Parts: sequence; C-alpha cells; structure tokens
Amino acid sequence: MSRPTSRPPEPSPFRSIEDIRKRHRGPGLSAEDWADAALWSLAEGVEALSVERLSRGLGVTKGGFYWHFKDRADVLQAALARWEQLATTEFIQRLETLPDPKQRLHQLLALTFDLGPHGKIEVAIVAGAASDPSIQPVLARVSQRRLDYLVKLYRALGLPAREARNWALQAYSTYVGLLHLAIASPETLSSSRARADYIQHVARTLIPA
Amino acid sequence: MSRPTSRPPEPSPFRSIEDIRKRHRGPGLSAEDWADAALWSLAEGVEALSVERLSRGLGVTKGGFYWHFKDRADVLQAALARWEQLATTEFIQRLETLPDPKQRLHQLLALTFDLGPHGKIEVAIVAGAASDPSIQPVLARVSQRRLDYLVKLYRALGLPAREARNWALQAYSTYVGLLHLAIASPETLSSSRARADYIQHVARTLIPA
DNA sequence: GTATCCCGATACGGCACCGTATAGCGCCGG
DNA sequence: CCGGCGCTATACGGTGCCGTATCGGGATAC
Repeated sequence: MSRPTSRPPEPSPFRSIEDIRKRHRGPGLSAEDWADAALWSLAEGVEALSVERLSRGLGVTKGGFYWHFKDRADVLQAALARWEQLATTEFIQRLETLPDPKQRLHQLLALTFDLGPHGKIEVAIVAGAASDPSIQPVLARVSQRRLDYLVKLYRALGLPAREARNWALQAYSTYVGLLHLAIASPETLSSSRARADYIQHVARTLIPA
Repeated sequence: MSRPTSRPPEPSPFRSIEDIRKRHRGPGLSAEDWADAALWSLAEGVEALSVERLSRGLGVTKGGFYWHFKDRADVLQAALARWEQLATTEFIQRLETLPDPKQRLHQLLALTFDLGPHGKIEVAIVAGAASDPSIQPVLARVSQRRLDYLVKLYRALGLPAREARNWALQAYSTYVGLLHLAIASPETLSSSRARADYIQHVARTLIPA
C-alpha cells in the first residue's frame, strides 16, 4: 500500500536492465530499480511504459510494483525525475570540470555526438509531452536549464546577452536535431569520416571566436 | 471487405477535422477522409492512432473503416504516405517557385519558423519510428529527400560537395531542433521580438555568403 | 421502382493492460 | 526460533482496443 523508507545510498546512475536483473537475486527490487527500468523503457516510447511490461522485463510479476508506486503515472514521474537529474545536473557537472568556457563548449559537442541511449529517450519524452500533460513541466525545466547553461557559456565567451541567447538557441536546436537524425537516418553519419567532418563544421560555426 | 475504386480528384491537402466532419453530411466518408483524420491524429502520438478513436473523432462508428482499410497498420501507412507527400514534394514545389537559391533558403527559413500542426506530427513520427519499424522507411525517405534538396541548394550557392553536405545537415538539424523547442518550451520564442531576432541570427549563420 | 454500391450501426470474442486483494516466502532482529 | 518486514505470486473485475460478421439504409443508376 504505502511507500517504504527509501534506501540511503544512491546506487548508480543509469544502470542497465541486466544490472538490475542481476541484483534481483539478492534482496529484491527497490523503487529505484523500478524507476531505472522505467527510464530505459521510455526509449520505446512513453506509451510503451506499462506496469506489466516492466514486470516482464525485470523477470517478476507486477505484484511488487504497487508496493512502491501508487500507479503507472507515479513511476513515470519517478523516471522523469531521474532523467531530469541525469540530463541537467550531472551533465553540467561533467562539463564544469573543465576550466575554460571554450573547452566546455567543445566538450559539450563531443558529448553530444556521443549518442548513447539518451537520444531515443529524449525524443520519446518530447513526443510524449505533446499528448501527456504531466510530462510538460519536467521537459520545460530541462530545456530551460540547458538553455540557461548554454547562454552562460556564451556569455563567458564575451558575447552580449542577446547574442548569447541566439547562439544558445541555435546550439541547442542543432543538438536536438542530431538526435532526430540519428533515428531518422542512422546511416547518414555512420561513417566516422563524415562524422568527424561534421563535428568540425559544427564546432566552427557554433563557437564564435 | 475489399477496396473500392478511389475517387478521381485529389480533394485538398491537409483538411481539418471539422472540414471532414462537415463533408460527412453528404456522401459519407471516403478513404481520404479517414487517412487525413489519421494524419491529424498523429499529432497526439503514433500510439494514439486507433480505429475506434478515429471513428469517434469523425462522429461515426468504426463500421465503415474496415471497408476502406485492411487494419490499423493500413491506415497508418496511408497517413504516412500523405505526410510524405506534404513534407517533401509539395514543400519543395513551393520553394521552387522562387528563382534564386538564396531566396529559396530564406523562404525555407520563413516557412520553417511558421510552425503549424506539422511540428507535433513530425516529432511524433520520429518517436514512433523508434518503436514501430513500419515507420522507419517512410521517415528515412523524407529525411533523405529533404537533405538532398538542401545539399542541392547549398551547392547552387557555389559550395563544394563536402561543405554543402555539412551545411545541409546543420540547417536540417536546426529546423528539427526548433520543432522540439516549440513543444518543450513554447514560451521561449513566443515573443515576436525574440523570434524575429533569432530568425535573423539563424539566417546569418546558416546562409554562408 | 428496383438493384446495386457505398458506407454506417451493432454485436461478438479476444487480448493487453489497469488497479486491487490476498496469500506466501525469504530474511533479519530480537 | 519466530514474528514481522520487504517483496513476489496469483487471481479477479473492469476498460479500451482489435478485427470480424452481419444487418440496414440512403444514394444513384437504370
């Protein structure tokens, strides 16, 4: 019925389904396990997130699910919260290890082109937001925080506010467009030759000075 | 059971649901009526396209649906075919009315920023392709034709093949990213001031000479 | 006026998922 | 060694959608 006290140590970011299933033969599944699995499953589309599907993927029945979560919407919000954390805070923290703003922009491009499973998840979330209003606030926060950070980087390069904003918007659009392209036309940038060439091009046009 | 002979004159591109419903009190619904309604409904997500939902939206029961289409996948393909036509051929035709490649690029930007219902539909299709393999081929063709056309435009501006390709990729990514942004953060470019400013910025950076 | 074509209404069985209820089992503390 | 805690298994009723079958009725053609 009700939620238990959550486990103290945050286990690990972005564990694979296999990791979760392995841990299964041990204590059993925690709320974080379910939420992580839910986050992964978002790659197949928000609508594809179902309690029974999730259970099957984890090799258990849905019996325990409702011990941790009120309903499907509840675990969706948990997964989105996890995504928000990974897609903003932890991403920015990784960039902040570099001292120079220009280096950060270059690193950001490199990370952007290193398409993991994030791409499908992001696209699914945006598409889901068009039909599921509960997604919109999370998505809006993520976009805003990313844009704000980009603006900050461009301002650190010496650009005035208005220009920094435009560059940030364009950089972010380019990033998102690349996610789409990876789905729509995977072979377009499959050659590492064309890829490197395009990265260099983008770096030239998106990093002003 | 079987398909009838299709009506000779193509009725009209992108009719609204209301248009379709109005026509209803007249002869009845044609295959194009259903396909158009299906295309609209894609804005709510590919998964949201269901036969019974479609019927309710059109104010009839699903009785007649299976007269025109074999199953749900059939009408989905019809809707995608319609989208492919609108998103490539007719779009390019509109641009080809302009004589100068640079004018065409500017017009393309203007059309891009004129976000209609297309945005949600495109995003939904890309997201759907990640989970529904039957969508992938259509999406790949559309992306490829658009990219090819962009490359052609940039080459017409005098750029060598490799560079034209990079610019085309970036321009297309920027376009798709804008679609996302319109969903994720609608207020970001709601002010016509910021909008015009950003259009100008994009035009400067995406149209070389 | 009647036959045919085109399309809508209704009814049915089947499936996938939801959320609830309840019982069972391993494990850990006392 | 035993009672409760954490989690899982099983079972159930309800809903929405699918695809099929069948009937009915309006428009049109003749």
